Amino acid sequence: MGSLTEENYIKSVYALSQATGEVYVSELAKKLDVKLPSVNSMMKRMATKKLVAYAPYKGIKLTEKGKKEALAIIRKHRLAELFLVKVMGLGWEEVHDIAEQLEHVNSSRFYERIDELLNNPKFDPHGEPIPDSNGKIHTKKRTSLIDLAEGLTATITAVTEDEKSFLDHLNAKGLQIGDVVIIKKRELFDGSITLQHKSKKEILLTHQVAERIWVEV
Amino acid sequence: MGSLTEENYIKSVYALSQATGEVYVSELAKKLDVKLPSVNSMMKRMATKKLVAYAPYKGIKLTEKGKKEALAIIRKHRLAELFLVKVMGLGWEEVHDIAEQLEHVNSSRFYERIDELLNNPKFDPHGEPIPDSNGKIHTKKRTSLIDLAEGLTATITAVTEDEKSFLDHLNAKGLQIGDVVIIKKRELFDGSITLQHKSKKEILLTHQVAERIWVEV
DNA sequence: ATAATATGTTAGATGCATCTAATATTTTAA
DNA sequence: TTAAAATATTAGATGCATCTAACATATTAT
Repeated sequence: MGSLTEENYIKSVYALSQATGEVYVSELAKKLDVKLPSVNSMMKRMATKKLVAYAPYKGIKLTEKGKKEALAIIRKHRLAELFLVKVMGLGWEEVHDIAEQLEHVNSSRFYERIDELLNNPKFDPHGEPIPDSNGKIHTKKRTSLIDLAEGLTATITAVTEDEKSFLDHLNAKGLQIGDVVIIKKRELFDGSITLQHKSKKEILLTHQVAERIWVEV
Repeated sequence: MGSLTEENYIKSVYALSQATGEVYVSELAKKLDVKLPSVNSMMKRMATKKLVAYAPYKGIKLTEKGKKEALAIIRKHRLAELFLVKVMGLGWEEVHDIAEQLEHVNSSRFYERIDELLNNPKFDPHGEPIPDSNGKIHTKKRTSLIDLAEGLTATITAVTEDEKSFLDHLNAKGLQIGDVVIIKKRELFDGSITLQHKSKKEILLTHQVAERIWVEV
């Protein structure tokens, strides 16, 4: 097991590499709020441990071993967030910092049990997929209604909450899985969204509701 | 906030001082599985931070500040253990190592919520009192039936479980709060205990049941 | 009361993770 | 295409937490 610091480096390299494939020392330094030489010296150490491939003045890439570790940490982070919300009843906005700490807990039993209690969830509440215990991601990120720009057309594929009250709410609005909608207006002020429905009706959804509706464009 | 290492030193000093009041470098070194000079140099550092009072060749004592930190950690440890058992359904024997990690989580919200979910518990499942959020311990350790030697007489004062099935079990055995019992025999093999009841009947309790019954001698 | 034993301290080194200051390389722009 | 700007590396230092080897103080036992 690597140190806490090492785990944070791995996680950041992974996150930054998602966009570009390669990560630069300066990006990492910024993300981790340390100076360039700290990153440089850490990369040397991590390279000898075969966690990253790293050549001077070139970009940083995770090795397979590094990627596996990154995914294990991400799995723990996302399971922890979901657990804090669903089981412990904490607010979505307050769980990130706690999950940042819980992701470093070293106990397969602990996370096995969380996974069980949550019924082997596939996505966290942001639609991000949760890697399985072998570090495999089986599905792509889901897109929520709140991720779409005005004017786009999308099909509703799923919803996060399976609580009756939430489904009742959607029914009352006349929305169902499979419906095709157009994003008419996104309100910057409160994040609410107006949809154009196939039935020609306009439907207003609050941010809170819209973020729980998954779509395909 | 101190480092993880520092927190572990504080906790160990507190635990060792419970018996004797003073702690010796060699005891600490043994408990933490480090060499004497490591303890010595850590004590110097912790003394400058006013966490311990420490004079060369004399014993180590926690300051008020140190005690407060120790109790905060112990509170978190005991709440975590109880949470892992009661809420997450883990076995009592497997939670200690996880709690050793969770006790270092820095989030008052997290522990506030655990405390709520457990209904502000006063004791952990071993009868150890849980300090309150100000680091005050209001009650002494409780004694369980399994802590008593053969021949002792004791009064039953409380039980851990308030599940109906457990209380039914005690009823069926003819035991109630307030009953006076004598420890007749402790079976080393399986930890079961035979009681002499006031009704003259002999009652056999398994270890599992006996450890949940609190007594006063 | 002194020698032997146990316990504790100092000195000096190591690895991790960080920093500042100085230097080198790469990219970009004049 | 060379100078300026941006980015990266090396050198050398610091604090934490640990170690071994050498030395110091207490305790105990003869």
